Amino acid sequence: MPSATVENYLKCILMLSMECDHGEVPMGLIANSLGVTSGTATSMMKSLQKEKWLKYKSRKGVTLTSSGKKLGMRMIRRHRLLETFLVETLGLDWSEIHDEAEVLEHAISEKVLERLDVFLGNPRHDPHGHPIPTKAGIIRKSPQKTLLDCDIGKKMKVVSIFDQSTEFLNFAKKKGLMPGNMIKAISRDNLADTIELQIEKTPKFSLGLTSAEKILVSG
Amino acid sequence: MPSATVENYLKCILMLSMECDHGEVPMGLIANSLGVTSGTATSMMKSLQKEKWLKYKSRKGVTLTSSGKKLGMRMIRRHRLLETFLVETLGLDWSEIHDEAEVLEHAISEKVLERLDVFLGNPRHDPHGHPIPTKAGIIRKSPQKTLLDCDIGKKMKVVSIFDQSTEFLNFAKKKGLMPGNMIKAISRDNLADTIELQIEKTPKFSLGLTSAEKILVSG
DNA sequence: ATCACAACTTTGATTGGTCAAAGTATAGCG
DNA sequence: CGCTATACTTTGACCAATCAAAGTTGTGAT
Repeated sequence: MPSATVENYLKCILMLSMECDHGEVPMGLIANSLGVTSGTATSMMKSLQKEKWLKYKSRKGVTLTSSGKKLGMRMIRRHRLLETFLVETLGLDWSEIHDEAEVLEHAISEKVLERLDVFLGNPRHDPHGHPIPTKAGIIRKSPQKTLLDCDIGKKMKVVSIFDQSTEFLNFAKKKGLMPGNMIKAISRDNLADTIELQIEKTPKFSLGLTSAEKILVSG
Repeated sequence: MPSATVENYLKCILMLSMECDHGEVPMGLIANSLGVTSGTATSMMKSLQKEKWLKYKSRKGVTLTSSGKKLGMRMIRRHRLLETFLVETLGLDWSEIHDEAEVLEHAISEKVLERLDVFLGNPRHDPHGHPIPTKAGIIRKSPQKTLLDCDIGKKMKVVSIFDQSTEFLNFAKKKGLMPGNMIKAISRDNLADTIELQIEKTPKFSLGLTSAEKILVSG
């Protein structure tokens, strides 16, 4: 059975390969997002390759094999189901669940996970609005865009927030940018690189485009 | 923070010191019940002593310090609350929860644990009938004896089963020896070393004294 | 009082995961 | 084309946890 470390590397590589697809995921991104030195990442890649989780091309990067992808997906499923449980059942705060799930995802068995899934009513999205992969490792996605390329003046629903940091999550929460909420884009200022938003009847406010990019919306 | 390994050693030593109190817990028992070689146990004891979890006397054995006891108790609390959750909430089988809890107990945070405790309604006993230590590390105990020294002919309630093996637990379950059930000791045969039991209206059966010793009863 | 054996300790080696620091390849500028 | 800066790899070291095998001690039986 793969160690927690292996599980983490694989989940991380899968997420990187999904969000910024360059075919191969470069070492730098991996080392960086796991907080290890690049040497550590390199040597880890070699052993992950030896165990057939991925294909490693020196100075190019890394691509997951199908078993690598499968395990990565399994980890994302675990993570998101656990986050859902922590919020829905135990009432933990939106911003504190990530770190908890990060540990639990390596400890929970397949059996307990599937029971949890049933107990929670087979949820399709975690509390951040991210889709929960199926048991078979498939992400069911609904057509989504970010606040960057949304229509001005139309009402839409917040689907998810693509940021893990407590700081940003708390900010988003305070502003009402939470999955499920309806929001309206009032105007976009391409010179100032901001977008002006209104949520229900609360005051308008604006968001920089780097932040706007993290907010997924639908409708 | 103590590693999962440290947590395991401490929990194990605490349990050994409770069930067979000789003041000092000998190396052999520890190595044996953790399934490591005696050399490993010895070297671990030295480092646990260095970190003030216990006092180690060469060729004598080991006694926990108060912080050692506290951590040990915390692990038992975690384990038993998790077992309760796995049975009560997720409906896992009586016999499969031990191994699951054994892993999860090292991954769950204090915060999540306390939420779980509330969610479960502050249970006092796990599904095996073992008492769950309080947050402060105190075991509330009710007066109990084993089937070894129970009264013949009197009805009593099964309180807990002191065996972790799936095999024995399944056997006990099949026979109806489960916490909460009422049983009656029909007779004891001191020559054959057996005790004859009847549960509700099912057929009588007998139990060897080594097995009888594992069944705690009350009343 | 001696001696054998069981219980324990020591020693030396291994594995997985990590870092720091030194070495190397390559993309792209001049 | 050659050079430099950046991205990557190599090397050597370390730590926690483990084992096997060799060495030591203490207890109890004779």
